[in-house]
Amino acid sequence: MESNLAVSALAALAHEGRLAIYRLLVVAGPDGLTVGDIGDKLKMPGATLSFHLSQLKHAGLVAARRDGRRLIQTADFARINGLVAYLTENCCGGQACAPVCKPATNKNRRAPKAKASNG
Amino acid sequence: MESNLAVSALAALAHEGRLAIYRLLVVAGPDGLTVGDIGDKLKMPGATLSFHLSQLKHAGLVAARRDGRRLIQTADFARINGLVAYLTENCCGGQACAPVCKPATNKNRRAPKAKASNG
DNA sequence: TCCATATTTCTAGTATATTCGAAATATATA
DNA sequence: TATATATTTCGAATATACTAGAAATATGGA
Repeated sequence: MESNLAVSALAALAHEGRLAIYRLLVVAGPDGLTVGDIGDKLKMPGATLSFHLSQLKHAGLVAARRDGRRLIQTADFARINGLVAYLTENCCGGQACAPVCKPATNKNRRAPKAKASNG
Repeated sequence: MESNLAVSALAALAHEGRLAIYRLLVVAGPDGLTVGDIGDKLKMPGATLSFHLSQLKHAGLVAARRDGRRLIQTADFARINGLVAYLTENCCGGQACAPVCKPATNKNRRAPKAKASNG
């Protein structure tokens, strides 16, 4: 991932309304949600929602497919994975370190403390 | 993590210069870098760098400790871990899904394709 | 074709972020 | 105290983003 792609993804998520939209789509998974569904859940005016969806699409975080009159929006998980990888790239100079590098496992932590905070 | 904390972390990273600063600190790990080190590496004027560091600190992504005249800046890995968890929370409604949920392992992928892109 | 539903584009008023030189502050050492 | 180094704060010019009503576009069905 290049810097400007990462910046545009981060900027797209750096807004309360868009973050809420994105998180709804993450939970919805591959089935997605229509624009109307999202508007209902978030009580957001159509024009505002459309503007924010276009920002998320432009950043590659959301994709849409048509289903009749409706447009079904889905989160693009590849992009968020790439973003997280970019943010944590070569963490601590490449040494084995705390779970920022390996978020899913409890292996290879440096210290057996309750809260993980070092890198 | 609450929405406004996540938004402030994302907004802090959503700038080319600040993202570059943050990524330098991720690589530097717990040893950190001084403000001067960062300015030299990124060729950024002191006032501009100070402004951006304050944004990153305000968002909880960077911390500083004093070492004589110098201030050593470090990335706060707990915050980025929390942010990633917030972004991917309850992904796909909680079902086992692609590696956005479990980025460190190759287990529990839905399909054995080369590129992971579904959630 | 005509109408209803779903969504986007237009528009303009309002608010917030970025930049960096100059001056101020903090610390160390003689 | 005087001086040098390290970093932050001030200030003002400049640029960009947000909001949402109204109008326009796209699709499906009678």
